[in-house]
Amino acid sequence: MTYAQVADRAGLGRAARMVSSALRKAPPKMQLPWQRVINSQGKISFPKDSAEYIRQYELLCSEGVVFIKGRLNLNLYQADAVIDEQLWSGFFER
DNA sequence: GCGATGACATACC
DNA sequence: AGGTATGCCATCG
Repeated sequence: MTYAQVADRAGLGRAARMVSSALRKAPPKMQLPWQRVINSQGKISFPKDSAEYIRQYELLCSEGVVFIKGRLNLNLYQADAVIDEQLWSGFFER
């Protein structure tokens, strides 16, 4: 999900930034699937050169998420995505 | 109290 | 497509 979607689902309205803020201070004990939250552009919200970026990228890849030029297909992977032939065909084209 | 700062989003150009 | 501008709002110093 995107930060905005999580914020909305959590009843935070448009406070997408609060989601990232929360993830940052969340105790590791919570075992949150933080890597599954990305920005609305379908890109990882960390500087491309940061260690955190690599970390999240690796985690998602290990979960079967495919990145095309540093970006993933939101329509394909969002929590409520409906996987149909239309989406997949579009995915394979690019 | 107040301005600066984000793991953001959207609108324009 | 990619860069800039603006809105956003809890945290921080």
